Amino acid sequence: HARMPLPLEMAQEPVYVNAKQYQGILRRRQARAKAELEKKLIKNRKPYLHESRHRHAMRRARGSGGRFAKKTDADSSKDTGAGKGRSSRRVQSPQSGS
Amino acid sequence: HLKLFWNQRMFEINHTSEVAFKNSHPLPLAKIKRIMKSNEAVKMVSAEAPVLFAKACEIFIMELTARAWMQTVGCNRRTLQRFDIAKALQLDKLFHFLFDAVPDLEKCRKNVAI
Amino acid sequence: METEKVVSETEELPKTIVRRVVKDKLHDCSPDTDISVHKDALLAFSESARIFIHYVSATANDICKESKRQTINGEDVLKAIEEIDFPELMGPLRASLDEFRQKNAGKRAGASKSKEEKKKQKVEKEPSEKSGKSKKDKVNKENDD
DNA sequence: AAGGAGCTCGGTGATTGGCTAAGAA
DNA sequence: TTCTTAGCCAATCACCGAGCTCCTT
Repeated sequence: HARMPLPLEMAQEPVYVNAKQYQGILRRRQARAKAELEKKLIKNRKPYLHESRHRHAMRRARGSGGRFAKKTDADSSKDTGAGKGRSSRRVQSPQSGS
Repeated sequence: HLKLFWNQRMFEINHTSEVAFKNSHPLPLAKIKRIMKSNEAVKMVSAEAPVLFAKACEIFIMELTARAWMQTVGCNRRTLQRFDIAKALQLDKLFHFLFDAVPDLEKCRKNVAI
Repeated sequence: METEKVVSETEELPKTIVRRVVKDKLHDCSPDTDISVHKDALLAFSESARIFIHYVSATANDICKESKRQTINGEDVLKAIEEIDFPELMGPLRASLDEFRQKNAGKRAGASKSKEEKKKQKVEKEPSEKSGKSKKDKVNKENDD
């Protein structure tokens, strides 16, 4: 008896699992059901985990290909209308080669 | 005895060649411990346990990857999909404890490789 | 608000590391072909690993309780993995356990003397005035045979 | 004595999105 | 063929590990 049918699946179509892991599967299933009761279920997946990191990514300079670009000294100065009148712009790759 | 011998050989191989850098991407021990303790039946955890789990998870993921990859190349694809993993889990009873972790059996049945 | 924050998020393994492990293995499987990994597939890997920890640690916890102990130790984990029949894990895990124990033994031996000194200093300077924290040099002892 | 829980703290790598080739369909 | 999407970049900051102290075994 190397295979055991799982109860929930027996109604439709028996699915056989490793007998050694049978008890563990049931136990984990119970634990998950309990977690579900506690509303610990996997919530809707957020597009990002941290608001601050999201803002950081949005604020960063990007190359023309949408990639993050290296920080330039122009960016380190505060946002003032004067100075190098240039917001984030394309960073031309010296050469694209292998 | 014999096991210890091979453990030492494994250790040497992993630490002398360049695969030492390529391999070993340790998962954070604090997070592993937190996952263990999320089970309220678990009380105290020694420092050894998360270390072992970090290594075990790494190998576990590699094994699962290899079997899912079989499905990927079996369908002449170059992107490893979710149902590749589901199929790999179904085929190998080693992974049956994850039975309801990757519920994608519908797509899995349609994409029968092997 | 914050308490309602999902627990699973804090139990999630870092995607970047999981991806590195997967991609490295894929490169082993197909050295001359770059295999991409679907986002949901990566999530499945991460979830599987999390459940693997849950499952094995629950088994290890039972083994631990059987021997009337309260702390899950390395042997309990090894026994649990042996019980679910994962033979290719046993070798490397024994090795990493030995490695960890050796490293810890070395650190303990090195730290013991500095700790004793600290204890004596502490009891001595109890009536003393507060002093700046003294920078402690890190003493590391490497051992080879 | 040994060793784990639970703090704090500082250093650091995981997190992060726009564009486009790559490839699933 | 059409159209979806994974990989690519690197700077911040949340979190991890390394110290502590205190407590149980």
